[in-house]
Amino acid sequence: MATKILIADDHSMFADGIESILNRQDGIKVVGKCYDGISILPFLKQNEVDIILLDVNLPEKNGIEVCKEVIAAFPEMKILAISMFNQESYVSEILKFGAKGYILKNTGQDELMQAIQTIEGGNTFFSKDVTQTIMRGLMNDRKGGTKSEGFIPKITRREKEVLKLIVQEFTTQEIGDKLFISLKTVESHRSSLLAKVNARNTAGLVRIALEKKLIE
Amino acid sequence: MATKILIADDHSMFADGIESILNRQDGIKVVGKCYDGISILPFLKQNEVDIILLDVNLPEKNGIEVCKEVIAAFPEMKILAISMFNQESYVSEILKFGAKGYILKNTGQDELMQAIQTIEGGNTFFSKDVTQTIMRGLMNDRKGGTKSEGFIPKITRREKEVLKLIVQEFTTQEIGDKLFISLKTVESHRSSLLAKVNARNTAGLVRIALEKKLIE
DNA sequence: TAAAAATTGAGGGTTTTCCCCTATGCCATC
DNA sequence: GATGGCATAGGGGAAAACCCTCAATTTTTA
Repeated sequence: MATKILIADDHSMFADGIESILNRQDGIKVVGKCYDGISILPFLKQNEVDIILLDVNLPEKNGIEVCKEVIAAFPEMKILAISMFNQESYVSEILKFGAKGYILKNTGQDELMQAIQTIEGGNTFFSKDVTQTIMRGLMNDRKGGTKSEGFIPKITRREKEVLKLIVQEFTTQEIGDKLFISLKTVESHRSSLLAKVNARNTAGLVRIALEKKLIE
Repeated sequence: MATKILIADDHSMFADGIESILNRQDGIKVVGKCYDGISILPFLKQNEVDIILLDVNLPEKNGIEVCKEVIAAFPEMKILAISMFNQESYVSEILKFGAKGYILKNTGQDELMQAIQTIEGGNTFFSKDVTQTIMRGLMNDRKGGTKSEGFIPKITRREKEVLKLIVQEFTTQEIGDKLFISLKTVESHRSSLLAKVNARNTAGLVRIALEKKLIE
């Protein structure tokens, strides 16, 4: 019985290439390809699939959301996340939602096959680079307050409003006008924000806000 | 006589996939794969190649530079640029340096084959999306400065260095010290950066830099 | 090789951010 | 009913960012 694989990637050239590689292998059959996030669930409801090769950066509905939904509907589904980038936030998030592995698009054929076989056996597979990234993430979690690198305390409701406006290029005065509070109050919030995310200035605040997705 | 193709892409999974597709076709032979920009010229000097499938975003030396060098050394070489992104600046630049076509990685197999055949015949091929982008680019040139929303101007080498340090929370003075240039010079670069990305302040600059990945 | 672009830098100004300190209502929880 | 977190806000000052104009040199490109 061949392992049934669904490839989900919006870059059809990539999806086709992977399909071509996999279909040459014994015991593997690519049963479908999805070019966006929304068509995956419907496909799964009508077809039998063992493993999904899921691109993390899908249009419309990204891989992380898709992963969450798929696992909710099919808890036994084996998902191998594939990404262009080795970003700690993506890796940890999609794993949290039940992906069984994470590889990068610069992974070779042999390693891809190894990943699929590993996942199929119910185990977990990470690319070497990704493993290092995860380790770094875990280290930060453990350390907590050693050098307070990577750790973010919680931002209050009002601070988040201010932060959002800062990222949108409004000045302190303009933010005050928008929120009907004084310039000084906005300054207070800015100070707290800088302290909480441990940034030296607005540049760092904005970078961290985007990196850690503190807004929206 | 089969058309000899060289694939240049740092994502080996992608390169392998394309190779697998192409080698199934009649009259096409993948004679080599390069995973970075610097190994392409040496390869061409020792092997006969008809068409290069060249990733625009290569590490070390990017596709645009590679294209320029290759055409300088082999003016008859046919280069088909392949990119993840449909960025006007990339498209127009690499075409300026002699690429014969530009397709995106979301291009299907059939279209890929069509592109290769077109290029081989000495003609030029663009993906549909790319054609539209070029048209928009031309329109913008004509109009001048309509509103240019979403347009990414090119950042110079030095500006990028400064930008990187801004995002890393260094102050203007500190950046000057690091780069051994005066505070005033750094201010000049900051001004240009703000103008180029059309930001009002550092917050916007950082946001746009991260959004548009101006700093890699 | 001439023209264009990039890099460098200055003077002199305004605006904004950042950093102290302090302080007062308003909540909720304990 | 006290403690603590949150939102509010002031004064005052230092630092940094931003703006404008100009210009010399170097590098790159056409």
